[in-house]
Amino acid sequence: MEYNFGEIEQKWQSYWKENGTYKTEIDKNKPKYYVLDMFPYPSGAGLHVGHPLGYIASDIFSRYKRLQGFNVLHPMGYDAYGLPAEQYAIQTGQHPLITTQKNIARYREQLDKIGFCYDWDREIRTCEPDYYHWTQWAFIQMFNHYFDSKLQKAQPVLELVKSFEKSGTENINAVCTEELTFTSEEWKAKTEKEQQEILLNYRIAYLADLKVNWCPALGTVLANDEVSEGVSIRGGHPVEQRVMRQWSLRVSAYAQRLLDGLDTIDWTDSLKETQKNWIGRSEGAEMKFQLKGQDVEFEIFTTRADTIYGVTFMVLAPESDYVKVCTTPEQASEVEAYLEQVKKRTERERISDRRVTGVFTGSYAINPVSGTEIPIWISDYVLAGYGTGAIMAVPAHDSRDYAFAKYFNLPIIPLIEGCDVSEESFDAKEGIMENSGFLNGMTVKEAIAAAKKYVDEKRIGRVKVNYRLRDAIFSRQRYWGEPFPVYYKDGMPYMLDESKLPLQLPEVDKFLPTEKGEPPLGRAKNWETEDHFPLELCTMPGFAGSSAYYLRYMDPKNDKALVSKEANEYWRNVDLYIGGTEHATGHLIYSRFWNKFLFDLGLVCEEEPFKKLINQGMIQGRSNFVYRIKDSNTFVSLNLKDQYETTPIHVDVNIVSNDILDVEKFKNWSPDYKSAEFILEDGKYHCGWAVEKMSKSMYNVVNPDDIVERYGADTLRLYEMFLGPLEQSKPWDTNGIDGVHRFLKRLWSLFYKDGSLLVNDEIPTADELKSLHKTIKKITFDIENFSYNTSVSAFMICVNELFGFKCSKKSILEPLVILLAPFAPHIAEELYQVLGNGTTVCDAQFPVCNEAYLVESSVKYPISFNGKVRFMLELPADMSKEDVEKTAMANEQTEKYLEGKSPKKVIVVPGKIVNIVI
RNA sequence: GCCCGGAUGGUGGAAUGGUAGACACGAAGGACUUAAAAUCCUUUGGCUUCACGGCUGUGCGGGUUCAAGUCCCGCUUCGGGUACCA
Repeated sequence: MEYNFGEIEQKWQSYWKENGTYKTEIDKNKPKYYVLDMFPYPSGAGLHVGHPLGYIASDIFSRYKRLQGFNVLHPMGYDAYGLPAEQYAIQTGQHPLITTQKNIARYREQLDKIGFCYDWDREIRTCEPDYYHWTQWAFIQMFNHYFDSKLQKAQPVLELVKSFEKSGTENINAVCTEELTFTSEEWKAKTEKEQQEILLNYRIAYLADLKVNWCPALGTVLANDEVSEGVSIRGGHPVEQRVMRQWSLRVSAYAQRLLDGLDTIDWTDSLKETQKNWIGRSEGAEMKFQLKGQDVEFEIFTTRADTIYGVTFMVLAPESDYVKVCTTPEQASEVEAYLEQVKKRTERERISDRRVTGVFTGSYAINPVSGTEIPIWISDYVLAGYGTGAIMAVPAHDSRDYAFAKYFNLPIIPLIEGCDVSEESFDAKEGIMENSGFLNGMTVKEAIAAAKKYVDEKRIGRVKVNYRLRDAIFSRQRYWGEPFPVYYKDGMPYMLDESKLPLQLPEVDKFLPTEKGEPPLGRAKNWETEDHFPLELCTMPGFAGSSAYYLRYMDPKNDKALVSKEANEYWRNVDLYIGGTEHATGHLIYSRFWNKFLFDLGLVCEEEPFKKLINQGMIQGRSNFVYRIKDSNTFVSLNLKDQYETTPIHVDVNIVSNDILDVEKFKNWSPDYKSAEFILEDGKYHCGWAVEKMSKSMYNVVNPDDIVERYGADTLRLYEMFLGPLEQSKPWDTNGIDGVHRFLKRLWSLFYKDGSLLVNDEIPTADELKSLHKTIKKITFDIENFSYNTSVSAFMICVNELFGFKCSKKSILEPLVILLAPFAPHIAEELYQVLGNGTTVCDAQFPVCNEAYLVESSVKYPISFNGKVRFMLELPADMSKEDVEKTAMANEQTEKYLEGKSPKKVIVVPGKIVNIVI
């Protein structure tokens, strides 16, 4: 019997489906293990060979855990809302739901062919009402809670209202957008509308006027992590700053907890570092500066309070509220012009063009420590959104201030002994202070502490911690997203009653904004409550649906709650999460925030959603080139191309094999090449190659379906793992795949030869047992360490050895097949059955290494001289150190290498090596 | 600029401080075959030698060590993240 992978794979995929092999239920008699893949956005292009990499890795781990007796939850679903389907809808009129369903069907078909052990009964799609019901529900909870900075957790807004009624803003610790002060009487005197407006200032989901990233091409706002270098990550469209009334989530309130939580989870250091930087905690001081001649104070934030004596000017962000106060009539027109100029610049221009710009307001401030007068400037290098939107400039010790001072000819006062600030600022926090009054003689470190203490004691400011992390803008002016469970009464937002959920996405005639410029939902008929209050027109962003999906998999059909207490307490959180690095500052921050919020409400039992996280590397493309001789239709082979003037042209990698072009296929590839001529080397056309991104335009996309068709899913799975370390990026090159395919065929040949079954019940030899148990040990270690490339090698070594032994013994082959089952489940099932088992290999027990079989009776010692290995000496494994040394020294070859000299030292590492130092 | 990763044969890669290049691809040679495919066997870092062998070799320059691809210091270079965050 031949290894007919096509037949075998179909057989077992049907078996798994019919027998519900991967159906998972709560089983309190077994320990749980939750393995999760980052669910995909189903794009129209389908899967290429890079996508399943992480899925295969997690599938191997899931199957391994199951074989070890764990009850494994391994679900899959779709991040179904997204811009591409909507852009397509705008162009073609096709409803995004249709596109999405079609793409999902295609994805599913492709995924099924690879033989994953997903429990598809738990599938979720973020665009389905049963699912987004709970996205809307969570939003309502966020609206109804505020963050208490003292308790460091979410609390009901009702409690806050009680507190306002009792004692106004006194004694409250609510994190807010803007500090407010009022008494209980003042609160009670306010209208309903005024009270609601005030409460928005505290809610975790709140509506506020914000400076947002507006993307005109997409017609929507974007979150910070959806913008990079001034353009949208999806589509690369320019983004500009705009003030708009938008829903936001007070993620920033959780900054400290998001930071602290990183210490409790098993993620890579680089990913933790990225999140730390994104959260951007900085300790400093907020200080008050008096405006000269007016009874106005304003606050700045600095981490270098020690440099207060070197402040030679102040800078306000163009958007700062202080701009109006500070601008004198004489400067008014100049300031006006500057603000206009700043407004016109897009974010991209601002980032790419680092020219120093700014304008003097005409006013001066008083240094609260030294009492000197300093000019107040406006410049867009100060950001409105960070700190207080105003800074004290210390040009001697801050490079940005330095550039500004040089440009506008402002004074620069050095504060550290011996520092040279004639060419550049001295930013390092080291040295001894000078020109700094009471701080003179201190080290910078001491001075920072002393200055903070001084600021605190003299009440000219306070010690303050700032975070770079901003609140997440949650409104999108788009159609294809979750509708907000929000209606408006008297211009104020109110939540729908939970019984009205899910609020379903309505139909619209076109997926474009209305004539009035409202979002597409403005086109929906009867988009209002039963009492005719208008509903919110924006929809939620992409990250809404992905922020709690891992919880829903635990209990996907529950119509009473996001997840039942029972399911949550059993499955708890994700033990292993595998996905790409691109989600480091988006999804992985938002879902941690979302989970912490639900944790505060007592709805989930674990504070961190993802215990261990692994980032699989990117699979890059490997492109092939042909070389066309200029102004001709003749193509010259790689090594002859330098004799001509040529243009390299991308050629479809699927018509190239081992860099040799299939000339006939090439001619049929495009009508232009029908009459192409070739200059060959030894009868072949050799192509050039390069590692590039895998993309259609490079003609280097490899489709997993094609690989499965040609080699089978097991070969694909093994080869993806064999390519290299999981976390490393590496190019896909189909050429090497024959190696793993041969391995499977060779494994098969241990079972069958010329159609007859070879398997027997003979007693295994010591060598065979050693080969098997060595492999068990290696595979177990490698799986635990996600070193799957070396596992595949270990399997190859084992099968090569058994092949050498002509071993077809059941007692060796059966454990081997179980060992291989996580990697190549189809062939493992088939061979497991061939061995006489009536159940699925998934329910077998993972073999355990017996060290007794690995004990060696002798060791081959490399004998080295000055570190250079000269010959080998086989000695008994239990020989003492002294005897090894004696034997080595007595060897006749040793004499030769000693060259008559006597050794200075002899190092013997038992079981390893002998080194003789001459 | 700052913060992370990398750099090993023609290629993908392996190596708890202890024989560098496991395992594979490719290539070369051979067996089987009318032939091809498939399969099997041998060789394969470079230089050198008829051969035994010798020299050299993990991006570059130093260092620690009996012993360094691996640890330390200083560079070069490629990739990723982030960027006026005061």
